[in-house]
Amino acid sequence: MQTECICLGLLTNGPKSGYEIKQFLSGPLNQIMSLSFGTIYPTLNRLLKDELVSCRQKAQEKKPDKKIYSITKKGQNWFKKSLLENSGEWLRSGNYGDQVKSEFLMLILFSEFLPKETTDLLINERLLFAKQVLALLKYNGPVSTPTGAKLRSSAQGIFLRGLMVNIITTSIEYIENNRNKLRK
Amino acid sequence: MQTECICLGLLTNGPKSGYEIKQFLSGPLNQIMSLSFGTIYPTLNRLLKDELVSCRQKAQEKKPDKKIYSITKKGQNWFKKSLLENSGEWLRSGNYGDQVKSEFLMLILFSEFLPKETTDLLINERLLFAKQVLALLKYNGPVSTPTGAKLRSSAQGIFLRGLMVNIITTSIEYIENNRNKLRK
DNA sequence: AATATATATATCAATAAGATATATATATAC
DNA sequence: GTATATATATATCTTATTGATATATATATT
Repeated sequence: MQTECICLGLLTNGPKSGYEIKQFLSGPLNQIMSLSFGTIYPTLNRLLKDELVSCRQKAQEKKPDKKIYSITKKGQNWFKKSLLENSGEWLRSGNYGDQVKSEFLMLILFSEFLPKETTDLLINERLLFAKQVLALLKYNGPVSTPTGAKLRSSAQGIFLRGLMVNIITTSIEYIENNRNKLRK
Repeated sequence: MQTECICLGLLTNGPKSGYEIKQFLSGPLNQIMSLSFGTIYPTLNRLLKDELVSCRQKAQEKKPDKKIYSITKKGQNWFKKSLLENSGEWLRSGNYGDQVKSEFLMLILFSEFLPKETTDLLINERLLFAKQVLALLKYNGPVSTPTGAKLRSSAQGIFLRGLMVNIITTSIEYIENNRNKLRK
């Protein structure tokens, strides 16, 4: 999926700064997509140049100015068209349709070259981390942003959060039940 | 994980060409790691320059020559050292410890902007594709390469394949049971 | 008082992907 | 029977992306 499409899609849910897009992609959605600042800012500039978004500068006291981007009518049309035209390509764009790079699982593959205690420690840390992510996904307390709220209450958001919870829960259980087989 | 480490790790299981490394990362292991030719070939050249691998040219009739790379003693030491020193970093290198970019799931997030029939069709295709990947993972027929055989019979390979089967099975079941909630 | 973290944007070097070029053989489709 | 697609094999080049760094300031923590 083009970065343009992701930024525009997030902007359909209300105007945002580049920083806020990054923040949003660092929350629960980070499980399925991430972008760096070095990608987000140039993309927003490109979208602005093509008039797919508009920008208003918002002065903030004692903080750097915020550049709030809004999707334009032209941007909405472009986004919908792009979504429809390219959807077929995005089904199997790598691996199980997704681009996955799991350094942890490669480490497990190569674990015969690590001391058993190191592997054991790594698995413990991984399980701990996975449980933290799970807690974040299951969290139902207050959210501050409209995009956060959307992920909380929309049919799509509930579906995606449920899927992520299922996948991570399954992984944790599998690792806990089968890690002993790595230690023979 | 550095590309160097991945290539060296795969070479611990026997000499390989760049093409064979790519092939291997396009099989079941593609679920957790992938590399492009544009990354593999320069990496092998770098490893050769640093004497972490050696190379012997193998002439083939009616096909381009194969360059078979073998890990050297120096390479083995470097690999083990690197694995041990960097393992901590590779636990949480993005998302649920993994770098995941799922264009399909972003499409689901934005599916309110797609015709319901299109979303439905996309989910059908995705499920079909997921089941194909599952069949590949469960396949127990003959394998031709030693690395393929390792993934089949080693404790690590069995563990990883089992994990992937579990994750994909869970995903398929979740999508089949909850897709109706997207259509309201 | 010093350090870390959060808000905010921007750029740059290093890395990696994806596309393309080259060459040839075989299999498949029309 | 000819055209096209696929497989084997390496290599390079452009473009995209990451990760690090720079800048500036406020607040929270040690």
